Amino acid sequence: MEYGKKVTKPSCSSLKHLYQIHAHIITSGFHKDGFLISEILRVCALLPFGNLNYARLVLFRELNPKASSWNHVIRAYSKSKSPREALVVYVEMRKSRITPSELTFPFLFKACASLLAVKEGKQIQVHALKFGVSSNVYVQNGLINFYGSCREVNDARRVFDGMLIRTVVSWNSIVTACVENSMFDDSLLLFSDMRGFGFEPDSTTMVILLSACAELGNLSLGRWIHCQVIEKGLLINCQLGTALVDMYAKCGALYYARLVFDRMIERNVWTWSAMILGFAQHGLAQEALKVFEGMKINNVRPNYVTFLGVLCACSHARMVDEGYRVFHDMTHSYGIKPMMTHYGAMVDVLGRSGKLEEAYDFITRMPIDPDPPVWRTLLSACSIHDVTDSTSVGMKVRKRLLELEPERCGNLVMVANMYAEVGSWEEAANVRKVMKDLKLKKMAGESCVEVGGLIHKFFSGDDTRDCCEGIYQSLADRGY
DNA sequence: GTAGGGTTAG
Repeated sequence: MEYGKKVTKPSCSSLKHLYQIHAHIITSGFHKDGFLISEILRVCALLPFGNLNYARLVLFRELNPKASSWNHVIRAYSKSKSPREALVVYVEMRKSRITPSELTFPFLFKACASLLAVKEGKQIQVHALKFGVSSNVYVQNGLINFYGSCREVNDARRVFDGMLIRTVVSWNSIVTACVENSMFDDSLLLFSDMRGFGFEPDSTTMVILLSACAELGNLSLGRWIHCQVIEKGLLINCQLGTALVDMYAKCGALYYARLVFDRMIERNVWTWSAMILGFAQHGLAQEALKVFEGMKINNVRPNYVTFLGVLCACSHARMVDEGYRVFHDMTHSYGIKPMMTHYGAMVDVLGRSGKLEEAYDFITRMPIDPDPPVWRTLLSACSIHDVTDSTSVGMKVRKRLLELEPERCGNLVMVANMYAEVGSWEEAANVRKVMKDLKLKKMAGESCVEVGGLIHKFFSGDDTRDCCEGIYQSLADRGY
């Protein structure tokens, strides 16, 4: 069972009771009571032990279901694994000439957000207008979330700016839209506007902003938000605690991540995973593995993210056998089907340990087609361990990558380097010329780090900054 | 005489 979350296990008897009650309603002639049917549908569609298919069947067999009956089923589909069904049910609802209510639209927008269905969402926005609920605050919040998820921040902003009544949720939604679309400055401006308008940020606001700090590596801001949390006396619940652990870990402040982690009363699978990944990504493999053990002792079931962290720890610690064992356990003991990223992580485990042939074999035996990042993981291992000659793993990988993405600039650079390494200067120059003719230019990789309130941006290959010498010296002192 | 809605986690 997930830590800190009350989970009602699917129980046959509960569902059986529900069927019995439904049968009773029918036999005693109460099935014409729209409210009763709507309640049956609510329980059946939305509660953990329910049966959405059954709810849908009941709904479609009803002669004249109330709008609330439709809403319950649409809502359940909008958060299910098949959100498209929410739209299908809505179409049926319209065919039955039932007028949607202000409660129908937030669920439809949620479905469109998960589907990234911009066109459909916009059509539904027109419906909301037609049915006179477009100024409802829930409908508008739903619209902001929909546009934000579909990367249409300007539209999200337009909805937000046009709102006459806003709630904290409206502010949180627009801040989320900015953060998710990497508009961090705007998100901070909105945060300050929010308080200017007299809205108290809640723990969700803080979670959103902390995720922005984590992404930016902005430790000062993250700390300041932590102070705000304490100052406001906000309860550090599971989500907020996890966001703090994640922020500190991503900003490299593992000590503070651990401190927050240890003080949390409730931890769920995300909390443990954030801590494991934090240690793993910063090379503290043993710490990461210890936390993983702790997680198991506390009976928290690992999920796919947890295993990414554990595999990452194994690759940093060059623990090949442990890596294989973890990969095997993930599927066979925990029933988690490996995703592309897990295969990539396993390739990294093998590659970093210099087992290039084995990694190559592993990729060729994958049950799904390896994507370019998986090949690139092996390539980066090759750049450390491989000796380039015409039969090397590195050479095979490069050829494969070029077949997969012939127009990717990075691959062309790579091929040019490959020719250069084996001394085929003419061919190397040819590839460079092709790139020049096609006006292809490789974007430099960039990263940023915050020190003393200032954000420093670094571009790959740019050694011209004043501080470079000091950084290289500091790395050399640490044996890199 | 009848209830339900949103945001967050690699």
